[in-house]
Amino acid sequence: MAKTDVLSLAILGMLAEQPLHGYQIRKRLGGELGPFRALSYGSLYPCLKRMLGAGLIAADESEADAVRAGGSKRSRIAYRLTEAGQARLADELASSGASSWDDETFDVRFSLFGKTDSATRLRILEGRRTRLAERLEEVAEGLARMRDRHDAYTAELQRHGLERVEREVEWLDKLIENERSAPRGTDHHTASAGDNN
Amino acid sequence: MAKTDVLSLAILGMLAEQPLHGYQIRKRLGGELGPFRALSYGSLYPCLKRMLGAGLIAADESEADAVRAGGSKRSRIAYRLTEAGQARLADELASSGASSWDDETFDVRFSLFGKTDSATRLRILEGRRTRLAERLEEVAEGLARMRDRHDAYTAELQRHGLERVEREVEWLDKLIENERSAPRGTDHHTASAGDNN
DNA sequence: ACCGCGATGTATCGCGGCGATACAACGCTC
DNA sequence: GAGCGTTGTATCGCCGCGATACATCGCGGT
Repeated sequence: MAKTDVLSLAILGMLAEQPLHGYQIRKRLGGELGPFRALSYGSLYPCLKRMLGAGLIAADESEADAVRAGGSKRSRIAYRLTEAGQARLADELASSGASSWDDETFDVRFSLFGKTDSATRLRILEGRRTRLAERLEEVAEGLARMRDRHDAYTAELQRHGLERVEREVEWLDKLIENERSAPRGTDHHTASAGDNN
Repeated sequence: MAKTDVLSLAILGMLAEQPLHGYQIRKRLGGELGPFRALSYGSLYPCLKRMLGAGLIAADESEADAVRAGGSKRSRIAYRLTEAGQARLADELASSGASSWDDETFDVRFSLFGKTDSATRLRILEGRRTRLAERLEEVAEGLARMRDRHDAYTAELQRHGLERVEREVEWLDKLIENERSAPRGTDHHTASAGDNN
């Protein structure tokens, strides 16, 4: 069973809206997921190649002008989901295993909540919450154990890290609450009015 | 001019206190920097090898029992700083360039503030603050621009990311204030009472 | 007395992400 | 019409990571 990595998932979700060029994929991912999760070409193109090989996406070559004398042709490649790709995306969106709330995965998964049904959303949010709560205890314990045979700055770093995770848990609590009280279904058509860049 | 990567820097700082085995280095780094910045063997040993090659550290082979019949000898390798390593560490600790407040570097750099003089600490904290403030504007701008031709969940993710960065800035402000009002010098001898594990 | 199991300890392999870099053509302004 | 920023595709080397293998030590259980 071929596993879908985070990067592929993000691309899958992105291409579900509309076909895009590699360049556009990169730019959008940089914009939507914030300055976090910037995507380098060194990851993008190999990943697209992998996905092509797996048959998840297809490449529509366009703008292929006649080959000039010894010249090249300004090739632009629009990638779109194949049916296999749509199926894989649907599969992935319906899943709510432990991998859904890993540090690296969660953000991307969350950004696709618009295409995810309410029950799955809730499971993922709760899983993430539990994971962070565990981490919370670990850090708190470690912080208590290091009490004062240690550098003040190191301790402060720990304390701050702890606070960060606490905020994260609060955020999740808010989201969970919200999800419970208003479990609206997957809303399609939320995105992509005619914006091109 | 050989550049010192973050990992090497962390190890340099760690070995400045006392010689350690690879295993111990990993465990400590996992504990001190929190569950963040966990260090895998796949990074550690190659890095140690690089540092050995660069002459920054030396390996003290110990517990080398007589080779039993066809047996191996339970080798344990204690790494310690060479003079070149100490010099490099001092160099690095005195520097306060832009690389000091990068995302990947800052935490490690901060954890070594106990060995850094007050002026340098302040420069780094301010540099970091500026960097985050820039990011703050970028995200805020991006968030405003995506106003409501976009998925609600994606927007929420952005909003939360923004909040996280804001908290980070507040934290830095607090630290800067503190540093300005009480610029105590580098305090040595803060760490390492007889704790062994 | 022995067994097993978890902690200590060193080491490598393949995968994949990243920064840098190269190349090319487009469109805009001065 | 020269320059320059943007769009666009692609690769290379470095290195971090998870998994894995191996070996020994020390402890508690039966």
